[in-house]
Amino acid sequence: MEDLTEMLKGTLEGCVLEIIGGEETYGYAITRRLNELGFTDVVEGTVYTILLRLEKNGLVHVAKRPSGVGPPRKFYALNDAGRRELATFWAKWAYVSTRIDTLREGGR
Amino acid sequence: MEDLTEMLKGTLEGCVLEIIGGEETYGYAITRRLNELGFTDVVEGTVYTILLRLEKNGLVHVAKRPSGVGPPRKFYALNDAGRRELATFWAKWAYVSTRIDTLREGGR
DNA sequence: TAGTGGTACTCGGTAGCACGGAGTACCGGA
DNA sequence: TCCGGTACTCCGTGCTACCGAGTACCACTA
Repeated sequence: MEDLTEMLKGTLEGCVLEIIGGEETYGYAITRRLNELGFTDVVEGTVYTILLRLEKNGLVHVAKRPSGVGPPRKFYALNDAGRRELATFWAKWAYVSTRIDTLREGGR
Repeated sequence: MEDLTEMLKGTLEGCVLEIIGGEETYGYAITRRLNELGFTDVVEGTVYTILLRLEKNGLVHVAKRPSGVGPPRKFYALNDAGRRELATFWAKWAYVSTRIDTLREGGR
């Protein structure tokens, strides 16, 4: 599936929040996870910009730890604000996706 | 539901395509339809920019007709390219929405 | 020991999209 | 004659994903 970038606007950040919410993890691993999930074209640069934004907006807790197989990793975990943001993301997603499915089925 | 604008990026255009695909219609009516559907904050300016883009990209056929209750209306209908675009939109939507639902359910 | 490849993060710039606001214009009714 | 509803246009803004180049750590190997 090619060129999903416009459709991912506004949802990719939520996906990253969800992944971080599941377990404390770092940028490179998040990128791999998204690629496995089917978002094959998401590259590291994109994920890092999202992570820096989350950090700037105070939604995550950050801890730098040595890796053993490369440069140190920055591990991200959700804080309370991040969990709230994740909840509103899923609420918005449910709202939007149900309306769009309604539209596809010709409903009103 | 407030501030869905980021999540609508890339999908709102598809919604407009779907509405036009259902029946020949015009900008003001499309806005009302979207508002009824639940996208209450979508305003006319947004819909008109999408319609001009569709026209510029050669996805629609346009016909101006007098209204009787106001200025003349520009009626939009999908052409073959528009129908193809609509089909790829739904394919992308199915792809993205299923992956995101998978993510929410903690799947891999 | 120099080189390669995988891991890991940073930064500056770009393009696309939804949105806001101001402006224009047509029409009917108070 | 003004007001409100209908209907479209245009210009600028902010947010987002993306791209590319750069830096740097580590293990393995020729």
